[in-house]
Parts: sequence; C-alpha cells; structure tokens
Amino acid sequence: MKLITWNVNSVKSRLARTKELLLRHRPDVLALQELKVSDEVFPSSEFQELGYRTAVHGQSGRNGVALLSRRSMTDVAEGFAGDPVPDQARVVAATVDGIRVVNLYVVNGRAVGTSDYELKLRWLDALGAWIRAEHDPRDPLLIVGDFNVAPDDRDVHDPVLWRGSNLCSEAERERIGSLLDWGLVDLLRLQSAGPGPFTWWDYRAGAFHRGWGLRIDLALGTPAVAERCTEVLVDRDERKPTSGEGKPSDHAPLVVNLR
DNA sequence: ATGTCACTTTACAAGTGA
Repeated sequence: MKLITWNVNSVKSRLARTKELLLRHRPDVLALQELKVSDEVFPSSEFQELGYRTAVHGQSGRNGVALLSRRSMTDVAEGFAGDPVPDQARVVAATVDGIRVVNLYVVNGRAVGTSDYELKLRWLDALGAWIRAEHDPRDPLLIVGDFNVAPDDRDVHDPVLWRGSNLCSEAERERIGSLLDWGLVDLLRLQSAGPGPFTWWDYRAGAFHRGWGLRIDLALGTPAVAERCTEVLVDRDERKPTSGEGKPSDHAPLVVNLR
C-alpha cells in the first residue's frame, strides 16, 4: 500500500497540483490537511474521476481534513472523543486494507506562551489519551498528518535558532515522545538517520530556497505497520514554485510505501 | 527572523492565522 500525507493549504488553491500528485504517484491513500472548505464545497467529483473515494471532514475557511482512497474505506470517523475544540475539523480516520489510518491536523500553537500554544498542548494530551484508550499498539495503526511539531533537533535546519520555539519546544516534543513510548514508530526514521529531510518551509524570507525547513509532517505506525514499511520519502519537488500548476503549498508531501 | 499566502468580512483594503 502506498500512502501520501500532505498539508495542501487550501484544496481549492491546490486542486490542479493535488490531481497532478495523484496521477504522478498513484497512491492508494492520500491524506490531506488544511482543506479550508466545507464538506459541500470539497471537490469530491474531481477526485472520483481519478478513481478515488473520499472521506471528508471539512470546515469553511480553516482546518479541514480528508482521506482519498482507491480502495474501500470502512468505519469512517470524524473527530475524536475528548477533543477540547470539537468544532474544529482536525481528524478523520478510516480502515483501509485492514490498517486503521488516522489523519491529523494538529493545532498550530502560534507562539510559546500564548493561549493558542496552551490549547495545542491540551489538544495533544487529549489526542494521546484517545489513542491509548481506543487503540492497541498490537493492531495495525497508521497515524499521519501535519503534527506541527518537529520531534527532535534532526528535524530542524537550525536547532539553536529554533530551540524552545513553537514547533520545537520541549513540552510539544514530550507529547510526541509519549506517542512513541506507547508503541508508535516514526516511519521516516527507519529510512533516514537525518538531519532532515524537511517537509515544511515558511513562505516568507525565501525560506525554501535557503533550506530553512522543518520536519513537522509525520507518519507514525505501530510495529505491525513498521515491519511492512519499505520506503518513506519527501516529494520535495512539489514545494517548488515551478513544478506544477499554480503556487505550491508551504508543505511538501510525505510518501510512505508498505509491503 | 521573515523577501508569503489564503482566508474572511461586506469588498475594491485590512485583519487573521499559519
């Protein structure tokens, strides 16, 4: 099974590039974040024409997540029990080929010390509690998406500059660490010791061109999934302004191959 | 830190969030 996770930063602005991505990689599953559209406006028929079923948890203007799949999806679920902000569309899950796929868009947090950051920590705590309560590390589980956390210094172009900042702070990293302690494996790190690769570059200050990136888009799998993992890579070309129709997202897609 | 982008409101710009 081939799965791609990508924060598109508006599915409307990225529709042509998303279709190109599907035709280029032909993934079995595409997990999208930051749709910025309601369910009614989500372009399901455009993806159905390419052979994909859709499970959409949309929201007008902000957030929004979707799963596209060439194979049937069962037990589709939106949100999670205990979400401190259940009105925000940040989680959609489905079972594909016996694997429970959970697609996340984690609260950004804006800056350490703000109320947004405190919400981010509460949200990650609630997510972790839900995962531990409703899932079993012995089952095939794959949690993907925009985690808005760089798990350690290998995931940051300049760890000294970023030390303690939002996306890199210890409190956020502890929350990711507790998911790994529970039994999830960071699939990219099976393939690449780092530093890098990165998945996100700020739009400002020519960050992509200068290599100022972070790895905040992750694929975490239980051992049953990790042992099937043959390849994980970042489609860095997708982040280039020149490599598709219209402008790029600020995130690059993360591609995961399972045996 | 910031050479940006996409959204919304009531709109022909400014504020917000990332």
